Amino acid sequence: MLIDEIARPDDVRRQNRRLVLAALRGHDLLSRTDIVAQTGLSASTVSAITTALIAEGIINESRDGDVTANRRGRPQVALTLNPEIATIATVELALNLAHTVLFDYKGQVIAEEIRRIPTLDATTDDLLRSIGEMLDTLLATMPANAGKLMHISMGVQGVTDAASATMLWSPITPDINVAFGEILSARYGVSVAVANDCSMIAEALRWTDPEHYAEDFAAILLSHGIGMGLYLKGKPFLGVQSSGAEFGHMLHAPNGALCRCGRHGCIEAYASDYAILRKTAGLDEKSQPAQDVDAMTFNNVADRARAGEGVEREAFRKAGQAIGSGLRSLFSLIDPIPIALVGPGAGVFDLIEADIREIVSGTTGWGGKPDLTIRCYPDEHPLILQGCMMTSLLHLDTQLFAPGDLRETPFRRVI
Amino acid sequence: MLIDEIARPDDVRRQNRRLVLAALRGHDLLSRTDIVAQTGLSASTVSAITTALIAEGIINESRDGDVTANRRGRPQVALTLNPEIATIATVELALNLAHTVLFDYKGQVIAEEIRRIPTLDATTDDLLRSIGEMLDTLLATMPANAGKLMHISMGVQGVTDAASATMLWSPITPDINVAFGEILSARYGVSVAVANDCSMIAEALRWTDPEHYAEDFAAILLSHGIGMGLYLKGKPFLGVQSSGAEFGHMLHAPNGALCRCGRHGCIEAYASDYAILRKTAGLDEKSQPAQDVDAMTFNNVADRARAGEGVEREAFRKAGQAIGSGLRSLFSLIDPIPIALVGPGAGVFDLIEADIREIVSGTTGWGGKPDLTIRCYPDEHPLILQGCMMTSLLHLDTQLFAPGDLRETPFRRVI
DNA sequence: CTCTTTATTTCGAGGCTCGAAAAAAATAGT
DNA sequence: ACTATTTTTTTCGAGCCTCGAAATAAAGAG
Repeated sequence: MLIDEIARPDDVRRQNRRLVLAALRGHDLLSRTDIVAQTGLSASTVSAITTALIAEGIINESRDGDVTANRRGRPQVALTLNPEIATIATVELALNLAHTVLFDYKGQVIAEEIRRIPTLDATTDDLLRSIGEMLDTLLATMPANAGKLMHISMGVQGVTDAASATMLWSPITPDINVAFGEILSARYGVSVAVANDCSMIAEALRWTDPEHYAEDFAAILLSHGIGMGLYLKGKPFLGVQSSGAEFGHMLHAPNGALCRCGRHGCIEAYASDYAILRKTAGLDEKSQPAQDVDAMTFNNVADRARAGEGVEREAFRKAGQAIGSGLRSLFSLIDPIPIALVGPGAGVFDLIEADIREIVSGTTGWGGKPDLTIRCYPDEHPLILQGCMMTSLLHLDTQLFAPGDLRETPFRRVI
Repeated sequence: MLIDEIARPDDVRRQNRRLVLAALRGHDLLSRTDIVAQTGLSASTVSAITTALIAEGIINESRDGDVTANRRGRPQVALTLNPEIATIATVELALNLAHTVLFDYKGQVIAEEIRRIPTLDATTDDLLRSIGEMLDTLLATMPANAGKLMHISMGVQGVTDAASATMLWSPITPDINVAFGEILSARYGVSVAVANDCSMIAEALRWTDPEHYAEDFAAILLSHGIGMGLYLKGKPFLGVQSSGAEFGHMLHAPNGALCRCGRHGCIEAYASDYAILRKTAGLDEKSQPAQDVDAMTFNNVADRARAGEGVEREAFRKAGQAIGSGLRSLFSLIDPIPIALVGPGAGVFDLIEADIREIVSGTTGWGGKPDLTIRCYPDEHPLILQGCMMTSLLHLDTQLFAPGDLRETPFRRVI
């Protein structure tokens, strides 16, 4: 109730083990001395923890990495994560696309397959059959020294529930409440996490560019739909039930354009690719949006918008205003934070930037810093992939490779 | 950086002590056996912790409370917080109002003073002089057995920064960046917390009605301005820099009505008392809003609105729409949560409810539960007071009365 | 006045981190 | 070639912590 968790002596070891593994995740080769410096733990403790981790086969001593050659004193011996202790699988499910990859425990790619599948007409069974086939093939061709599969991480476009590892709703396929987690978990005998693709993007940014994405930032995916992954106070921010912050469905214009979610006036109904195309096609903003927009068409529209005034330029202007309006509201709730724009929409940033900035400007009326930092990443797929991989590996670090009874991670529960 | 806190063996004791104190805060009289049941700690541990707490004078055995009379076996002996171990002060600063109260460690009122002061014309020095006088008087008249002052908690209307215990901006007084915390801390030699009034309301609701306000909920204050206190995942949600989620300044209508914050189109510019009066007075929505609205006038307008159609009815309709629009966006970001409407606006809920519900309806397009729970609390002051008190006492429980080195609470840092 | 029941404390086992001391493994210097 | 120096890593004991089992305390029941 009001009383939270009770602490036990071995929680201490669990936490500090996690610290050691996190240090190793960040730096690949690290001596015990380095770990002492990074974590702040005492040398004795680091020694005890690393000894245990080596005994369990989770990390290895590596004589190759001659960290301190030609120095006086006993040389440091480098430690590294043992890539062969486990294998994880990631599955990205996006519009007409399934992408599965096998990684080792160090995060190196073992095997990979990309398949184009018509998701819009696919039933849950169709999707699961494709994913299952891909995973089976990859697992069958794994080299002999690869570790056993220990976790699957899915990033799907749509609304997901981390607790039940379920996809609640998705624009890319007709079925709802698909319990991917439960089904894959039963099939492969491992825990499965299902998360929103944008959450994964945020996760990836935090790991690849911690300089810019540390405590507080948002990754906004401008693509077929509009989603957001949010980090606040150094922790992923998830909704109460779903696992993503639905930036795209914040209200931009009451009773406005029809959104694919069935409601009116969402940001997405102005700023997504289908909204832009609907407008440039001269269709009514309340008309049913297209289910799929191909990149070529979208880019042609963008080029016409760049060429000069016209309905295309206006469409992008509206899109920028919608995004700006959402950011302005978001910034009121949580104060201004750095923004990463990801996906096709990031490729047309030149067409929407001015309107975004104009609406956001003066976000803090009382004189807080009004500067708006936006960086663009036109290709979302590598980020989603990397986010799935990182969360999956972090999950292993925390749960599977922690001694004693397992608790839940803050990020995603496991079936 | 990516590595968080390192755990030490005595962190365990600190956490479990906090658990025991939290149990006692919730129930006043509790035997050691009760504490065992509530916390899940072992009897031995509870014994060790309570023995220490008694030795330090933080809790007392109380023979009066005959919990288990006429039962077989050794009788339980009730434990209770020692009211005389500490005194805390709360200060509520609102429009033309300063309210200071002294509480003992059990949360009972020791002394109290309410003073009406013209805050709109008051300089920082004026405000501090008034608060200082009030506190000095109260402290001077304290009974002999009262504990020493150990913490001050301020709840102010406006934007605050918990980290620096500063009021960044407030509608009730002209000065900005007022370091209340620093100044009061120097004067009274105790730590001082400065928080937004709405955060305090949320805190109070969670303690007084945990049934309805547990993990996730929002308290929205509809008064002179519009603010929000938010609880997510059982933790107070604060912005990145400020200490309150500025619901009132989310964007409702781009380029819309003039808000007191200087921007246009904020929710507050439609739903606050000054917005409603501006509209019923027939003034342009871009005209400068009134600085103060007295309750009488506001109630008269409400009564005219209830009497039938007219500009008054329309003004409340607009207010409801603005609030509804904000909730719709909020619910997109964090999923629907229970709402507490607090302050004068809660007294006119009948006039705004329909419009709020209409706009919010269908918040989750994919079939999530659409029900909107709203409860009303027309008088905000007792809640603000109680919130300040609870956070202050919890602060003592966690920081001052925890053994070993002190860390920061998640909620508010201390000077 | 003894038995039963319930609450609380005591005691020992098994964790954990840490500082100090010891051991290990290299270079520097003669 | 051999010792001194330097740096890394391990070992050991002190001092925490929680917990289960056993002991003790304090009542009512018979």
